[in-house]
Parts: sequence; structure tokens; C-alpha cells
Amino acid sequence: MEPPELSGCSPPLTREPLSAERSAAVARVFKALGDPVRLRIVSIVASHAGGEVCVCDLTGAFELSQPTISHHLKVLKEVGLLVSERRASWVYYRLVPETLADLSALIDVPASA
Amino acid sequence: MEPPELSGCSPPLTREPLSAERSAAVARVFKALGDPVRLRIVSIVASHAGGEVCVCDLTGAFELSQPTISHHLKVLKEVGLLVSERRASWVYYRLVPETLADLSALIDVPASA
DNA sequence: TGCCCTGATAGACATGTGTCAATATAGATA
DNA sequence: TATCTATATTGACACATGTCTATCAGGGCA
Repeated sequence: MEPPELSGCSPPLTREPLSAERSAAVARVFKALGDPVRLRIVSIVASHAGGEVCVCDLTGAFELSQPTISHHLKVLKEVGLLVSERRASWVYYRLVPETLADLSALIDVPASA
Repeated sequence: MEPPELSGCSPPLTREPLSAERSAAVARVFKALGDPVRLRIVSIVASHAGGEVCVCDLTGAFELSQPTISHHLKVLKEVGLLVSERRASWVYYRLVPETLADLSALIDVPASA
């Protein structure tokens, strides 16, 4: 399935209600972040020096099977939070900062709300 | 269940990986936002003039049964995104801006990442 | 070619989740 | 008290999801 089109530059949800369509698109991304393992994967990838992480680094970071990690990576890729690239035998995942930034802006709350 | 303790003022996840515990706490909130109906409810409450919305306003905004809306409101309350107050026969829901702001800060991405 | 190694996919299974109809509860009002 | 309105709770059910084992596919290398 295609990554949802979040298309930044829209008012934060504290300004006006989301349409049903946009809610559905955005909710897909939040849903992907709504699993502890996936959220942690994102944080590992996002904070990693060099900006990318090999799958082999991730499988070692959790007490979960390799297919399970692979499944979570697929989910994160499908919603546009990560992208992957194969180099030789290894696959590297990188953050798509725009996706996270769009979400952040969407739920941002004016200082003294 | 108690609202997860997000305790703001922690580095964004682009700075350092989340611990398993914090991932679990934060993921609960993202999970609550990961449903289109709930996300839309939050946006309606958050953007509503006066800062609060009566349940009766929400049941009219969706083609869903009243118990279903009530269920979603409960989920949003349990993770600390909304609070409710009863006045006479009506129950009013308000946003907890800190919870949303904490999330926003957590996933914020430095400008030219 | 054949063998490893890394990662993805398929299928199974238990648990979680969104929805509804039915019912219960809280408060107002007659 | 009886009754009406507004929400919440319960229980059921179909479907989604996280996990595993087993297997497949891509790419190096002998």
C-alpha cells in the first residue's frame, strides 16, 4: 500500500477539525507509531549517527525473531516513516524526516493554549 | 488504566533511542491516535471554540452508534489526551494540551535534518 | 556451480480491537 | 416516585495484529 499523503503545510489539528479522509491518512502513521517495538525502531534509526541502520543492528536490539523485526520495518516503510536501501548483503533503513515533521506540526499546540 | 507518564522535557527521539519503558508509554498514546475516528474526535475537541465539546455534539458528527463514540472517548481519556467533566445531564470533554505537546516535541525533527 | 549469510515472505495461531444491540446509570423534571 | 434524556457499560462477534516457525530470494564468494 502506498504511503499516505500527509502533504505538510496544513493547519494543526488545534486549529480546525480534520476531514475524514485526512484523519484516515494521518491515523495510519500514528498507528504505525503505536507499537512499542516500532516506535523504538524509529528512535534507533532516527538517532543513529550516519542516519542509517543495518537490519542486523536492529535484530540484535530486541528479543524478537528476525521475521518479526522485518515485519515491523515493512509497516514503517509502508506509511512512509522509513526507506530502505540494499547494499551488498545488507539492507539499511533511513528515517524520512518529513513524515515525522509533518506529524509533529500537525499535533503542535500553541504555547499558552 | 493510568495515563502514561510522558513527562515532557526529554530529548526528541531523533537525539537518542527511547528506552523500552518509555517506548511502551508513548506508544500507548500514539496507538490511541492511530484510529481515524479518535484522531478526528481529538481534532474536533482541540479546535472547538471554548475548548470543550459535549458528547452529544460528537455523536452527531459520525455515523457511528453512541456506545462506539463513548468507547473512543474512554480510550482517549485513558491515555491522557482528553479529560471530561459532567455538568447537569451533559458530559463535556476537553483536550489536555500538554499530552499532545509532549508528543509533538518528542517527534520533532530539527529543521535541516 | 554450490554454499553461506542476510533479509523477506508465507502461513498459523492467540490475542487485541472496533463495532453494535441491549442494558445500566446519573441527573433533571414532573 | 415515575419518567425522560444523556452517557456509560456489558457482552458478542467479525476482523486486525503481533508473534512465531518454516521457507524463500538476493548477493557474495569459494
